[in-house]
Amino acid sequence: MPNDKPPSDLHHHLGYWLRAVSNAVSQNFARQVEKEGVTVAEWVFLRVLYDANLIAPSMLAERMGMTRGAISKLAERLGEKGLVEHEANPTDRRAQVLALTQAGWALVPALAEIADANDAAFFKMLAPDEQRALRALLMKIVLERKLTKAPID
Amino acid sequence: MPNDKPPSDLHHHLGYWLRAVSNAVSQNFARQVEKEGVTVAEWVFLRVLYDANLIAPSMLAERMGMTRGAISKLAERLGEKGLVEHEANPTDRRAQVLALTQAGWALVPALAEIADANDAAFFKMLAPDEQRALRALLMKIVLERKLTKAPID
DNA sequence: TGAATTTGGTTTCCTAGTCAACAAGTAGCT
DNA sequence: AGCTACTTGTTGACTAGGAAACCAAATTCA
Repeated sequence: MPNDKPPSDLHHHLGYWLRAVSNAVSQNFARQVEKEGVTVAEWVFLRVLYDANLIAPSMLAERMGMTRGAISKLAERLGEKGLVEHEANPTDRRAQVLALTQAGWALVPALAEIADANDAAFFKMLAPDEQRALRALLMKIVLERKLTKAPID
Repeated sequence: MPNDKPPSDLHHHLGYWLRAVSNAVSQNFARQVEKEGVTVAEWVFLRVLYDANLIAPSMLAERMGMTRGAISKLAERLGEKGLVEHEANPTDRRAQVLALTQAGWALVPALAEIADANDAAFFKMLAPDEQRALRALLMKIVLERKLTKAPID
């Protein structure tokens, strides 16, 4: 027989479009927060810490979906910027506790405004109901994966 | 007055969910194609080249949304793996032309099958109409940005 | 034609992550 | 107690990519 059917096009995959849009929005956002001297990962770090108040690096790693090593380095960078500080955990001498400094605490709301504005501007071509639909679909994927423990598909 | 309203939550941003899902699907796919000895970027490179047959590195950079420098290095890596080859462009002595080798040509269909399977498995919790809706929304964003030349939002 | 500008690709330096090895500490047995 | 196994955070080696400097070649323009 002749050669097979042609390999499926890149654009047939949802993952392709997802990556395209996600890269664009992240890149966009990165440019914005850069003005405040932080990266996207640093923003997430600060924002999580803002809610948690005190948190162990390993916990943060899990919540951010990064390795402990990455968190370790992130924390050091943010420490140098004076936004985050370590403390020893008295009950477990291996462990550390991370906390925002005064400056870190003060910066989060400003960053949040940037994040809001960026998100609104980026998705402004979608009507409110479309935005809701998109969010619902994405959340459905995340939740479903959490439930099924994200097996090796 | 007392302190302001609390900074908006990370989860309120569409960008957040987009990044979460995109990272998950890419990571998943990366693990899959790794078995064939290539990365996600390399797969895209090969797939585009498969369609183009012959293409200039700068063109590929544009289509893949990467810098020329990155393409240069990608091409070298794929060259070492014997999947891609350079040729000089006779009409413009600066320029290069990229092409798949026999091995590269043979590998693309296998990778395409992995990509198909991965995409299907990853998004299996969405009904067909939900998948269509998601794709439509993502494409709308990409197209709209292309049209408006992606201004500095 | 020759000079200035632009283009195409490579290279160097830098950043931000992963992974794996590690030291120090804790917990669980027996 | 003491041995083993796990956990915590850090470090070093490595990878992928971006930004900018760079060189050679082409193009534009006077």
